[in-house]
Amino acid sequence: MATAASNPYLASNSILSSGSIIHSESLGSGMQPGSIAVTSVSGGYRGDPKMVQSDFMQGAMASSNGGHMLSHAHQWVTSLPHAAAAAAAAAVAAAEAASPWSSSPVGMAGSPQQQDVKNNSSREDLHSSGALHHRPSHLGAHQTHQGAWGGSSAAHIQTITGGQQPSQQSLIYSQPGGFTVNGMLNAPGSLVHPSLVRGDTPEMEHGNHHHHHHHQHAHHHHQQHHSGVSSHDSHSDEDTPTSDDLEQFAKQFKQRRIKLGFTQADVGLALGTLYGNVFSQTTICRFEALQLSFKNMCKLKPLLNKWLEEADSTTGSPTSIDKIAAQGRKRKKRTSIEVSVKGALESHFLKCPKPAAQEITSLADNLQLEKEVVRVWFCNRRQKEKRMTPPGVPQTPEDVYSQGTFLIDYLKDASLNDERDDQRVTATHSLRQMLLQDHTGIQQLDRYVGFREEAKEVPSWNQTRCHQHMIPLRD
DNA sequence: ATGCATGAGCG
DNA sequence: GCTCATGCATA
Repeated sequence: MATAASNPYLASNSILSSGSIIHSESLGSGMQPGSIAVTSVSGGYRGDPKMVQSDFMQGAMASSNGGHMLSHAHQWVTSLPHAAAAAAAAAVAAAEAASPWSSSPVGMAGSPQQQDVKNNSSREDLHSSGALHHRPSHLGAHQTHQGAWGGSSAAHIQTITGGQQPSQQSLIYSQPGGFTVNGMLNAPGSLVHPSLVRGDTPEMEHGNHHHHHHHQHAHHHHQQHHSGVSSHDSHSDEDTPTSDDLEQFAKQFKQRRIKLGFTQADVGLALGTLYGNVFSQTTICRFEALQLSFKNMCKLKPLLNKWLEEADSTTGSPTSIDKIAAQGRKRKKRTSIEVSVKGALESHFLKCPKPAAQEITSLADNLQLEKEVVRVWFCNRRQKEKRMTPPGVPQTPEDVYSQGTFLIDYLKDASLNDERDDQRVTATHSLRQMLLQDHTGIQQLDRYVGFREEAKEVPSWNQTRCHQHMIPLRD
């Protein structure tokens, strides 16, 4: 079984029909503790993108995915990285799922020489996927560079709005049949009158959340406080918003969206019917959570802003609804990488965020993963580092403390020498400042121990004597 | 809410 | 082969 490495997504049509393939888990687990995850494949999806057929295949595939499983590793256990690295990776991997701060701090602190430098910034024309051309809402042109992030820190966006719309989701509609202008029917729960809603001050609810420390940005942006309306759009559409603007907007957007009773998916769809650019729930979600690049956030903001305006002004003229037909392409079944393997990947990432092709190959080989999978993993990992809200940048002092002292140490340390141009730094910067100026909670550090309990799956090797110069757990 | 994936552009 | 914007599928 381990042949898989050679070819990723072989057309397993034959297998496909025959039935499902077993998930390696069954096999793996039985065999050894460190087995790897599986990848089930669906019919050759990528050999030729064009030859794809209907897309709902996806649905079908889901159930009948024929896949080939990869074999599992076995020896990787023996080829463990250094204990420390492994431990860190483990912690990271574990934390990744639940809590933030994945590797960054650790990695950075540990190896100052990693230069991931290379900001995009070169090109700015953002047109995206070819399937649906959207008219540029370019705001592009000018956005300095993504590095602007650091803004406030306020925001645990999620806490306020809490969960999503699990069940109520579509009372609304789901078909482009009876759309109204905003591309959506009247929101069911929008009992709230727009104007009322808007009434909330831009500041909205942050009851006891101190965070939100003054944002003293030199340049501001004129907000237009007009008579009745004044809330969102804290800047003129043409301006390049500041990260604070975006943060603020995203927060408000989410709040209003929810009040109006729309789901993220609804919005995405509506944007399509309204402006021709359909977006997925994922994107809307990421927007709200500031998990997109600065540039991307800037691009989406105007669109969402328009939607918001129309949404609460139920007005509208029936817009044409030409939904873009689904995109039919086969997709490789998602490979699920086992935690332990992720740990190994993380550990490598810390050492080298951009492994050479050959390195990837050997890594893949060791981990018994397809090279492509590993390559993509690194790409995604890198991309993740570049998001506006770095996974894990604590949003409040408490969060910082909750991560244990190492974070603080790291920050102090970093303050002495850092100046990278990727966003983490920027974020780090603000974090640092925040820490420095609001160190009030540091005494409570004792209550927090950091990782450890977060680790949901402590690999055996985690027990190994690992020096914890980076994971100061004290208890 | 996120992990893994695709594809356009750009070297 | 990378970066980026995006999204299917999934936890």
